[in-house]
Amino acid sequence: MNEIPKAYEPQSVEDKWYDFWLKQGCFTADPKSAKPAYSIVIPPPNVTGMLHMGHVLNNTIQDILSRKARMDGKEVLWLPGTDHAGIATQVMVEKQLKKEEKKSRHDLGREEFLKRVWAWKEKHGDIIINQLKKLGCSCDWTRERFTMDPEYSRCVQKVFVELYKKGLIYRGKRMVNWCPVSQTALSDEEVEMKPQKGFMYHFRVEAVEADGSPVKGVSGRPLTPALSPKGGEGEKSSAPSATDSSAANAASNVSKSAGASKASTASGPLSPIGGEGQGEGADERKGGPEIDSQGRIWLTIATTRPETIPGDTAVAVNPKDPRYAHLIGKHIVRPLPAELPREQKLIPIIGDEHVDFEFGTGVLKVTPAHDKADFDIGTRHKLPLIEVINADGTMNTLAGGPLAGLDRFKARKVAVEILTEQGVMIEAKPYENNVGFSQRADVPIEPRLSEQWFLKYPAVEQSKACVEQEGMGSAPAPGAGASALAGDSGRVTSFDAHGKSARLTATDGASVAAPEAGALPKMRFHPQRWAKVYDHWLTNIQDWCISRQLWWGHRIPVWSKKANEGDSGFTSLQNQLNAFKQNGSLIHMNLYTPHARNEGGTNVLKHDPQENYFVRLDVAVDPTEEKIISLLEQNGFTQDPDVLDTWFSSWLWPFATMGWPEQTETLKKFYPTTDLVTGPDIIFFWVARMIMAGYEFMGEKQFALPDAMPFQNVYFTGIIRDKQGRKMSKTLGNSPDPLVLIAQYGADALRFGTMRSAPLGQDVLFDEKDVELGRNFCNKLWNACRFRQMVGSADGQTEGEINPALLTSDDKWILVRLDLAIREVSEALNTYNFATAVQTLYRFFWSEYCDWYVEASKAAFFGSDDALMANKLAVIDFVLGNTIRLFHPFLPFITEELWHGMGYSKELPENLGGKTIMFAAWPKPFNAEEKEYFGLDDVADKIAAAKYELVGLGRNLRRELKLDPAKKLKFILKPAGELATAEVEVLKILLNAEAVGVVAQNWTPAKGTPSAANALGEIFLPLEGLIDIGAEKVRLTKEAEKIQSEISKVEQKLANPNFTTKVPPAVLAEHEQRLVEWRTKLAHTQSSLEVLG
RNA sequence: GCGCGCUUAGCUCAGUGGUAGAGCAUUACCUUCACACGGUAGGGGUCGCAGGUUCGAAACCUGCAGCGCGCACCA
Repeated sequence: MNEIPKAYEPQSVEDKWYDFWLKQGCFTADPKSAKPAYSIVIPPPNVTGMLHMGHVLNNTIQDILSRKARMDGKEVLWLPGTDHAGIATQVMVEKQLKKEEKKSRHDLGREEFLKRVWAWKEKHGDIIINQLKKLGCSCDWTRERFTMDPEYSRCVQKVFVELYKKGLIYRGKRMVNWCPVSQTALSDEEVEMKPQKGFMYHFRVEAVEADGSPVKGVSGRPLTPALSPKGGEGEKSSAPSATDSSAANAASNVSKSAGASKASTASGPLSPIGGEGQGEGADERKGGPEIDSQGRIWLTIATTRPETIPGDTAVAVNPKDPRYAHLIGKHIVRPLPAELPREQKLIPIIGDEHVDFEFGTGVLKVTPAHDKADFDIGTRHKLPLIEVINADGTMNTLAGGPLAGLDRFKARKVAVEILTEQGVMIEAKPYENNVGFSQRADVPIEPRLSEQWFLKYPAVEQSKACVEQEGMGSAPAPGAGASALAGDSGRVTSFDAHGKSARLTATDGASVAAPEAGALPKMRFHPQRWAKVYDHWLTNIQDWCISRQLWWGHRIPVWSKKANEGDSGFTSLQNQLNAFKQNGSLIHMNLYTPHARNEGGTNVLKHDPQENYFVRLDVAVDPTEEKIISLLEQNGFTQDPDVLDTWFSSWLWPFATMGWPEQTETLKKFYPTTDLVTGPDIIFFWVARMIMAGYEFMGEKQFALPDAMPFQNVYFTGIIRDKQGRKMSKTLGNSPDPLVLIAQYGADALRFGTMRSAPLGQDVLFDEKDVELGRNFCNKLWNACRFRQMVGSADGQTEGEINPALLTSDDKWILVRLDLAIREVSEALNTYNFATAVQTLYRFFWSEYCDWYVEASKAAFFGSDDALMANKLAVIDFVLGNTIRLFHPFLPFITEELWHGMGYSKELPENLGGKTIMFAAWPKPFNAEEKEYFGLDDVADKIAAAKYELVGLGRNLRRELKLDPAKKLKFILKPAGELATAEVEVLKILLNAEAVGVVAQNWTPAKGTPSAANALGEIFLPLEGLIDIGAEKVRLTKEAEKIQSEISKVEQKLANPNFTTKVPPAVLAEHEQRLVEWRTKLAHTQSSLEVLG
């Protein structure tokens, strides 16, 4: 390492070492290795994705864990790959197609379109992979997987057929979350509830008998006034109301009854039905039937979606609601579509407990085809379904003339206009409610009845039980210290291959401590509070809608054919298929008869006119069974057009990437994986489902592995936000491009800065300043090594063994600090406290090693004692050698460069750091023997610490006396005890002094000489005649006051008998000691004051 | 509505009962021979509020407030 540049230049270093690591196969995991295994599977980024700060955080953590594990002597597999991101990828290619060729996917056809998607994937799919490489990720790229790989697809299909065979997958007509933009069903997890500003519309409907005649013998309160239609729009007033004379009459009655209501109020109000005897609240309660001047009864309905009125097939009231109960069984006249004859608009008033009579008017319009809750009501009451909204979100012809063809939101406005024209719209109150949005397309989803595939989740109970909940077991102290104390020599060049990591030991400990160890959880979440969220979701779990109306994805491996009554030709085919089954083919058949189907709690409709067939045979079969498929297709069977939810493939990720269903060497060695690192936002999407898949497909029955769990620890990262706390988003433009940052500051700087600001369990407020700090830090590290090269031999050879006899207090001090740093960093990593680890390293290296030790060492290097100098070099090499290794997981590139540049690799065996720092042993703290050998005791440590404190006091004097900092001054030191010459030399250097004169105890300074003192001694700044005695008096008086107040505080405590009798002895001793120290300081200050006169 | 988290220096955050901390920002000074991507010294806090426990509370308990997140949801 000759000719070292003054500043670290990451660009010239990073690619070089990454290529080296790749060529040397450093990332490749060997399942045959005798080393204990450590494994992580990457959360597969979308193949369409670009690296963002979230990836940086997540993958840096995984890389830190992987690199640390290698240094711990583990055989490490970090398995990378990407997922096919069904909707995102398809949408992206569709957009491109539209832009470049002005075609839709339908113009190309399914096969051709898929070719285009694959072509896109081949061209762009490795962008994010290459970005991860830039970040330094040590993934085993020889095992890179993609969820649409042929082998992976086989796993997905096999899993589908097996679950189908088990009866866990079924096809059903259900209300699903429909995205009108991507035109596919979505799972509940893909729907995001957002508050949305809109209106709560109140409109009035007439209650009638089943034959349409007015309801008799019912009273009501007078009509409240309705909104009047906008004037001057002649064409509108003629449109709906002209076709419905009763509505027109009602409209004309509004103004009359408004007047009438005044009159009736004067003579005594007409109470709502049942209003009496219900207490005051009942009268206050809104709603209740109203009566117009002609004696007709009206009900007011509240809705946010008036455009769905044409789809209403009932109105519901709570049977316990005294205002309305008596009207159950009557009908109402549905106001839309207005053009229908009155008799076709009669829908029943039904009673249903679901209706909350506190809410709205207590009258609920029921739209079974377009609302989940209404669908359930419809099922309970066998209501007909009227679908009025198309798949693309526009209204169909059943919605009525003015609405048909309009977008649902435009239709809402028009519906309001029509109701206003009719004179039945009472009010439109601004209203905010939560609306489900499609996560991908960011548009409101439309509840829609459609036939989809659903999965009843497997292994729910096991998955629930395996995750340790807060408070279930004590969190034992991590085993970092225990296992690490077994170190051998000062220069750590060997490792002991413990079978288990400290983390594992910790969890096992918890299991053993509690009774019935076998049944207890073995998986831990970090931070653990997420376990509760996980548990809550599993407790309220709903079946998973796994089908998507897309082309890009794993096509559902079900072939089916419908047949009419009498056409019973399935029997011989079923026999043929059964023969395949007997021979071991993965196939399962289901004969489905819609009109005779037992509903069994599911909402399958009978007598659906759209299902105009008698019987259907569904055959799920592994798509590699070509014979079976061609047999089916010859018989007129067609494959289901839908594909599977992308998560239905990624939930298999931990084992499908390792060669499942074969019992591969890789699975045996690396499954279950050790750690999973991911964001809490996909705890349901991915983490929970992987755990269930693990139990279902890796459990003992299916697969003879000791444990089915896919991972032992799950670390949840925070979410990266900008410095104002906003989520990173493309639209806000607040998401920096990590590659730009890498180019500008270096990958190590980006990693360091990100990790330093990422506390456990909290969101990360990212600021480019952090990366700058990372760069500065790398530069500091670089220059500290440069200093070592400049003061030492220039041939790149490291110095020899440390001679304990020559160690100064500074040497011992830094060795103790190093020991502490090793312990703290190891412990922090074992408990996933990455920010703490980074901060400890920062403190140790910058504030301790550079600020004090390196500065102090200059005394030796600028001195003339060759032996001392050589020993100091040995200490520096020892400390730097350990420091660089401690930094390696965080800063892989610069540490590798320095490892070789400093020559630390030279004496090591090739596989233990000789070739690369990646396999150098993780530093160990000193054991008792080593501490004794080096003489690392409290005394040496305290001498150095006192020395540095005294330096601080000396510098302080200089500043407070406003002396020219550039001027070299003479100090005088009166040591409290024996003090070696070398120590005085260090003081001289650190004080930037011309000289430090040592004087005897009986020496007295000239009057007014400023001084300071601590345990090491007293230091004077003799400046005859230069001192402003008045100012010095003020300074010392102020200081004395400050000290006095501290003394009072402690004295007060010690005077309290409650304190002295109850407090632990150690605390008492510490307080007494403190008091002595303060009193000594006070005495010194006072004597200085006296000297001033 | 239920659950979770947060509230400490201007900012971002450490701090699990015993002398209130770090980094950044800021102020003053310094290009002295590793580093100005640097050094030295400083200023800056009623630890959200109110009670309680304790000899002692930033920390533990209770309540409240504000902010954020998740789940559920009423038309």
